[in-house]
Order: sequence, then structure tokens, then C-alpha cells
Amino acid sequence: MVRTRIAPSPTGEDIHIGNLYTALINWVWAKKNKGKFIIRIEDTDQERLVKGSQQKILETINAFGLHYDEAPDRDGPYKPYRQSERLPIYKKHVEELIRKGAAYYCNCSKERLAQIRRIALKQKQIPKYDKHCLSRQEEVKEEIKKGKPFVIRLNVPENKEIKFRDVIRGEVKIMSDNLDDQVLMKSDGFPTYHLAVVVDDYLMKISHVIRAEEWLSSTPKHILLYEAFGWPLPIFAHVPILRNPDHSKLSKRKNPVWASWYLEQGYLPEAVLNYLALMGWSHPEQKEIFLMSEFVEVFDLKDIKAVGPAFDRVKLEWMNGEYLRKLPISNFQFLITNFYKNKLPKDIVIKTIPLIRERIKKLSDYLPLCEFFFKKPDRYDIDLSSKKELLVKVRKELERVKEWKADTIGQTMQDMANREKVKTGEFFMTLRIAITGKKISPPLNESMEILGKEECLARLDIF
RNA sequence: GCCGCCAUCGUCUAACGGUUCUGGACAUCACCUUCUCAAGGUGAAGAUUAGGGGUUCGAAUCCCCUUGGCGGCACCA
Repeated sequence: MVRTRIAPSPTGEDIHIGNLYTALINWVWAKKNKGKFIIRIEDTDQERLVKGSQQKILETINAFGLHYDEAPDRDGPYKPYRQSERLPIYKKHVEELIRKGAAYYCNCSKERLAQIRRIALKQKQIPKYDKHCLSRQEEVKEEIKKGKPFVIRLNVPENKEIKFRDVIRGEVKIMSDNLDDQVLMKSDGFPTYHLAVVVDDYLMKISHVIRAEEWLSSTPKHILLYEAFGWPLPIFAHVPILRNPDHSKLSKRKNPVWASWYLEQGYLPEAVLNYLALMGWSHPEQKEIFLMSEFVEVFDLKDIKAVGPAFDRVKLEWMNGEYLRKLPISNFQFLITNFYKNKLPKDIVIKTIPLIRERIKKLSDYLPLCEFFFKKPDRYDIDLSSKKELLVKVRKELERVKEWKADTIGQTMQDMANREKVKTGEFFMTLRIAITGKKISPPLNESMEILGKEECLARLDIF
């Protein structure tokens, strides 16, 4: 049984787009194998906890349509799915490690820790704990009994080669001497990530640990824990980290990173997911646009590349445009009215859609392009004061149009332009500005038809 | 600094030792279409496959070194 999981920390205002990418890969792999996709909230850092974060993260994952099987809000056979509710479990397991000699108590002061760190740095060595407390365990235990704060550390063996296989990267090797005696249990009684992740992944029967590359270097520590517990290793896959255009790690400064931002901008969830799927992976037939169902069909974990891809918002926009253009009109209408919180009159929106579907790349492009349908222009891109004479004539001409249809309006205007010896382009631009206020608009004749005769004449009256 | 991962057009990628003077997509540019902007169509430009050594009859593809990018080195995840 394939069981995958994402383990977000509720320390931000939403799920990071990079984490959404990891979620997608976990999700698709679970689906592909008819397995389960689990969400576990890793809230072991009490200081960085952000209120409402967990709920928002879950909400966003749902909004993107990544269905999950087990989670804090969904129950499941291995609950609870929030680490802060699993404290006794970690306590029990860390005690087992102590009995086995794989972990030990430490009550070194912050000052001492800082000092050995300083010295190591000065000697250009890896800053790591010097196992000072390991040789005085009995003493430490006495002090703990008296109420002195303590932590529990991983007892990293010396000079041991640690090897593991990563689906995406192949065999990864590292010498244990490069590893620190990581704190497993903090003085507040909460586990650190390293302990909690191993214990939970095992207890929750996670078959594939699919997470971002930033975890690659701490995986050896986790291997040590699996070995100490005598547990079999899950399959590891470290997916690439999404990058900014300059290839630095995707960050707030250079790109919007909260996943819901993309929804708020009017990107379609399917389009974002489709784009994300193309990060480090490509369709076997080189297709760029495909349904998630097809993605599930053809995806394979081992086909993901280990390179850090740049997140290109321009290509995302293109893809979103492709998705919008393929939408049936009724869906489109629903999305637009919904996007604008049902404040736009539906009947007009639906009429405008054929005019703008080829012109917008995201839902938020709609209003800037179509605002003139809902209200008179309050400013004009070009000063029309020199065109008054022409516009007065145009008004008279339009008034005589009996059948208020795009083609008759167009024909009438074209004839008039010819008669007045005004260049077609110039003529229509003048009229466009007068009606819409903008240099860029949907096709004019059709727009005028939608606006209606009365409204168009009214907009010309002011000249 | 140490450890690790990675390296094909500006960007995302294809190629799974030989149908490749590297193919596609986005972006760019030109032309066509056109009342604006798009969309669409056609085409162009863009990569001595980071550099250097090997292995091989043959290397973008395998190995080594260099360089560069990224990640990690917390009582954060």
C-alpha cells in the first residue's frame, strides 16, 4: 500500500507554493498507486506557531482540489494527525532510544553551546556538539531530577558511512562525522522535526517520503534513527526546490509564494497544478497541457529531475490563458461572477465573454478590460476635445441605426468614415475612446451592441 | 569554511551510448490576419550540451577534476 504525506508547519499565513508542489507530487503518486495521501500538521515549534495557519493551509489544499485521505480535519486510522497531540508517543520512543544508547540526556547551558560553536568556527571546523554530557549521564540525570532543564540528543556514531537510496538522486553517501548530535527532544518536552518525522512516518505507515531537497542533508540523521529503532526504511524521494527567476530559492521578495495568492489573482487551480507538474518533469509525449487524470496516468516518481527549476510566472499566465479559452461559456461566466463576488450583473457578463475570452490570461484581467460595460468612463486615454465635431456627427448617424446589431453598427460607421475621409483606424479609435474611455478594448461594434443604443448615444452626448 | 545535491537555447524541458551540425513549449522578433488589444497562422533568431581530461569504434548521455548554482550545517521546520 502506497501511503504518502505532506507535513506542513503552521508557521506561515498559508501553504507555500513550493509546498503545494511537493503536495502535488505526493498526491499524484498516491493516486497513481491507488494509495493514500495524508496531511500531518507538524506544529512542534511552539514559538513560531501562527494562529489560523493550519486551517488556511487545509483550505488552500482543498481549493486546489488535492484530495487527501487522512488529516487533522478528516480523521483516519493513525490519528491524531497533529504532532502537538502526539507528545506521549515521542516521549515513549525517545526513552527507547536512550535505553538503546542511541540517544542521551544533555543539560549544557546555552552559553557553553555557543562557545563550542565559536571555537569550531574559528578553527574552520563543522560546528557540532562535543558529546560533553554523554560521559556524565548519571550526573546529568541527578541534575534533571532536581529540576534542571535538559534536552535529549542523538548519539551519532563516529566514522560510520551512512548510505541511502533516493529515487530521484540515486545513492547518497555521507560520513557520520559530518553529523551533529542533533537535539531530538527539546527542553519544552516537544520533539524536534527529526524525531517526530521518523516516528510518525513509521507509525503512520508512510511508504514514500517525498519531500523537498532541503531535507536531503538531514536524511542521514533519520536513517540513524530508523536503524536504532530497528525499523525498515521508507522509500525516499527528494524533489527539487522551486527557484526564483535568478535561481535563488523561491522567496517572497521575488515571487508571490502563498499558494492562495494565485487563486486570488484568478489563476485556475487546474492550470497552476498543470504548470507545477511541469517542474522537473515532462509528459512522455511532450504534452504541455493535460488533465490531472492524465497526469496520474503517466506520472512516475523516478522521472523527476533533480534540477532546481525556475518558477516562470509568464509561462503560468500563458497556460492559464489556454485553460480559460477552453472553458465553456457558462463555466466562464460562473467563474467571473464568482471571482468578483457576484457584484457584476450576470446577463452582461455572459454577453461579454465571447468578446474577452481570447483577451484575458487570468480572471483578474476581466474588470480592467470590461469595466466600461458597467459604468461610464470617468477618464479618457486620449483627449477628444479636437474630435467634438466628428463625434456629434457620429451620434446623429448612430441615432438613425434601426437594427442595433454589431454588423449594422460596423457597416454604418465604416461608411461614415469613408464619407468623412477619416482613416478607418483613426475613426474607430476616436469612437472607441469615446465609448470605452480606453485605447484597448474588446471589439467595438460588439461592445456597442451589448451596451445598447441608448447608452452609446448617452456616452456621445457629452461631446 | 565544511558536507551534500545539481549542470542542454533567457526560462521549462526532450534525448534514456549510435536515426541529433540537439527536438518541443514559454518568452523574443518579423510577416499574415485586423477598428485597438488579444487570439490564430507562418517563419526567424536563440545551446561550440559550463570548462578540461578520460572510457569507448562512437558521449549531451558513463567516470574523474575544475568552475558555477543551489541546499544543509539551530532546543526551526
